Amino acid sequence: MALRIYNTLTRTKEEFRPVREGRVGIYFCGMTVQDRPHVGHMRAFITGDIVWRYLEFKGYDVFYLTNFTDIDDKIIMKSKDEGIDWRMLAERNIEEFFKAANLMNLKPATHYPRATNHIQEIIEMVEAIMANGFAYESNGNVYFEVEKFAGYGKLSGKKLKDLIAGARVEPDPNKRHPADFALWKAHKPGEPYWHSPWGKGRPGWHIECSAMSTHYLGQPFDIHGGGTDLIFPHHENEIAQAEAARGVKFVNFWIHNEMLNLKGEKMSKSTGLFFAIIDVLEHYDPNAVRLYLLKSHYRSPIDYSEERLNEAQSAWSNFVEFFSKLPKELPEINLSDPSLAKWVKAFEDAMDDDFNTPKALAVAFELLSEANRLFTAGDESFAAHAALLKMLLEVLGFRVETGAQALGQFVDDLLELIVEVRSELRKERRYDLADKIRDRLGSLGVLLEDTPEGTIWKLSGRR
RNA sequence: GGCGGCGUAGCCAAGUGGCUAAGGCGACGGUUUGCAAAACCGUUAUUCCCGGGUUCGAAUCCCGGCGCCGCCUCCA
Repeated sequence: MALRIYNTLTRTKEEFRPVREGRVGIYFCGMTVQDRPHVGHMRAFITGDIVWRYLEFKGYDVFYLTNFTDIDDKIIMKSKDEGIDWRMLAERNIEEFFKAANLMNLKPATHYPRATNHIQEIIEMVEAIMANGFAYESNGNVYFEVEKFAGYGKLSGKKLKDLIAGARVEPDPNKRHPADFALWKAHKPGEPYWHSPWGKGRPGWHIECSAMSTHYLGQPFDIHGGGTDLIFPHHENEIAQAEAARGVKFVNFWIHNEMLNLKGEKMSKSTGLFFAIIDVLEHYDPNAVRLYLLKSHYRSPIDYSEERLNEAQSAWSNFVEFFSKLPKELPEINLSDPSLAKWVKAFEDAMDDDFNTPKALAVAFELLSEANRLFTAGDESFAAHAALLKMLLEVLGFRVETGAQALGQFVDDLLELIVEVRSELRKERRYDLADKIRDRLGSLGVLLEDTPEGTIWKLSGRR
C-alpha cells in the first residue's frame, strides 16, 4: 500500500517518496510567539502530529522539527504594549505551548529550533541569496528581489502583476518592487539587534524558516507543513529564499491544514477572536478535543463550536467505557490473524488516502462495536480486538488507558468495600439504600454499574 | 478585481463514475436490568442546493443558476 499525500505545490495527491530511503524529514511551521496558543494552532499541530505518527507507523524513521519564531515586528510591538521584555513575552508563550502540547499528547519534536539561536545561519543564507543576485541592500535593509526569481508564485498560484493590482502592499522607498520583502531589517532605536555585514539589525519574517529547516534537514527535504494562511506570503517566500540561495529545490511535499473558524471568522491573533487551548482543556478531555479535530479531514474548514466539542466528548466516552472494563494488560497483537488484519487494512486504506482521519475513525468505531459484541458473547478473542483498537487509536495520537483508573490502593480498597456492602443490600432487596449509595457516589464522580458479573466502578471524567 | 474551496439525514461528517450513500452525535423502538447505567439489535437520506446536459449508469463529469466560505495584509 502506498501513502498518497495532497501536495499544495502540484494541487494533486501524489505518492509519497522520501529523499532518502526509509527516512523522512519534516518541518512543521510553529508559532510566532507573540500570543497564547489557541485552538486553531492546535489544529495545525495535530495535523503535523498525525503525519508524523502515521509515517512512523508505516516504518519510517522521522526527523521532525517545529520552530519558534521568537523575534519579529509583532513580538516587539506586543512587548512594548505590555511593558515587558520581548524575551519574557516569547518565553511565556513558549511555556504555554509546551504545557498544551503535553496535555494534548503531541509527540515531542526531534528539535524545536528558535530564530534567535540561528542568526548565524540566517545571515549566511542572506549572503548566499545576495551573492546569487536575488537580493539587494538598501539603507541597512536587505530585500529579496521577487522579479529576479522566476518561480515566484508557484506555490500560491499568484502572479506578480496581480499582487501589484492588489495594491495593498505599502510603498516603501527602499524597495525596488512593492512585492519585495525584507530578509534583514535595519536596526531601529529601542529594538533588539544583532550584528551583520549590513550593520546592526534583525532578520525579516520568513528567512528563519528557510535557514533553520535546511540547516537541519538538508535541501531538498521531504515535508513542510503549516496552515493554509501561511501559503502566501510565508511559504512562497521561504521557497524563493532557499532556492535562490542554493539553486536546488527546497521541499518536495507541502501539506497545509485548513482553518478553524469562529462563527465564520478565522480564529486569529489579529482579530482578537480566539480561544486559548489551555482554557478549552479546562473543560474538555484532551482526547475529546483531538477527536473533535480529527473527525473532519485536515483540508476542510471547521467551525469552533462547544456543541461539537460536547458531541466529541460523548463519542470518546464510548472508547473510555470499553477500555475501563478491560484488564490492564492486553495480549500481543498477531497481525497475521485474518480477523484482525482486515481492520488494519481498512485503517491503512483510509490513512493512505491523504490521512483520511474521519474514515480511519469510522474504522475504529466499527472495531469498537465488534469488540463489544465479542465481549458480550464471552468470546475470548475480544481481548485481541481490544489490543488492536488500542494500537490504532494510539497511531491517531489518543491516550488510551485500560482498566479502572488508578487512584491509589487506598481509594481502590475503600471503593471495593462500598461496592461490597451495597451488593449485600441489593441481595436483601434494600434498593433504597443501594440507590442512595450509587447516587451519592455518582455526584462524587464515581459511576457504579451492575453487570451480570458483578458491580464495577469507574470515574465519570467530571469531578 | 484576481485565485481557490464548499453545499450529502435533525446536527456533524466520509464518499468524487457502477456493490445495500461510511462513521459519530441526537431521537425513537426492542433485548437485558429490581430500577438504572453500559452493551447489543433495529428504525431515522428511494436520495446527495436548484435547473439542464454527457453516459448503459452520476452525489460524483460538463454547462448555467442560487447560497456560503477562505486567500490575495500579520496569522496555524
